[in-house]
Amino acid sequence: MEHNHDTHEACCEAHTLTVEKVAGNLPDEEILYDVAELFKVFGDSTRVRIICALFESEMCVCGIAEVLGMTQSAISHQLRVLKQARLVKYRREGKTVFYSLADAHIKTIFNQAFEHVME
Amino acid sequence: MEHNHDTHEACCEAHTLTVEKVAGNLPDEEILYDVAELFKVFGDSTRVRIICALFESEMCVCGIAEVLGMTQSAISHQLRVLKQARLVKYRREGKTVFYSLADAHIKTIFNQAFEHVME
DNA sequence: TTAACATATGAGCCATTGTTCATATGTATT
DNA sequence: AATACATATGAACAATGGCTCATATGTTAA
Repeated sequence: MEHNHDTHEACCEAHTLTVEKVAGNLPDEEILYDVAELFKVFGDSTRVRIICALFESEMCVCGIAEVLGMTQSAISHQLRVLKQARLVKYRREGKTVFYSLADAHIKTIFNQAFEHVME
Repeated sequence: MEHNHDTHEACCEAHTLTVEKVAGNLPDEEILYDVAELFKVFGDSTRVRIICALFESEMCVCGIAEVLGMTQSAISHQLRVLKQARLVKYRREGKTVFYSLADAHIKTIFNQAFEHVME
């Protein structure tokens, strides 16, 4: 019987069955990548604060900026990221643009995250 | 009546009530930061793949490396990150170290993330 | 149309981060 | 003790990402 792994031999020899089973059951590469991308969007405290603000109420850009104590530009850049991830939606009312959350999963994900953090 | 915000005036004047209400209801700064840190850990496709592999079964470092087709060093570095976030635990068995998931919330969070990605 | 305001966006800067490479630590075997 | 193996870790490098600054776009009112 032959094994031709560059790196390690003995240990992997012993666990070949597990490795093959696990490798076979992994979700598609593309989906795993998208999931990581989604978490990457959540992985910034400014965006987390924006999302939590939007849990309370829809808000205009300058309103969010004021709540977070940041510039309009910084908020707008981050809203762009959230928009591209289809996590927020917006509606225009005159000069003002109101943003709100676009996905029900977000609440569940954040609730679990809060629970983990406060274990 | 006075308002002294550097940036914007008219819009915020109109939405002062909303802004104050939302600002008052935001979770503690520290918790929001920790939540972002948690998502930051999830926000890398290597770590996502490691976590998904561990959903299937506990595994040794070289086993994970083989499943993902990456070096032992890269995996070890990432397991360190997961360990520091208290997301994985490990047990030693001779020369081998087996890693497994340490938190029940992870599964829920990932399930929701998968649902969002595949909407 | 011109002015004022709300928002969006591009360029640039600095900080963070994932990987590689080399090496150290820890464990078992001889 | 010496060797072999599994894992951990530090330094360095390249790439990514968030913020600022300047400016563009879009909308309303005069």
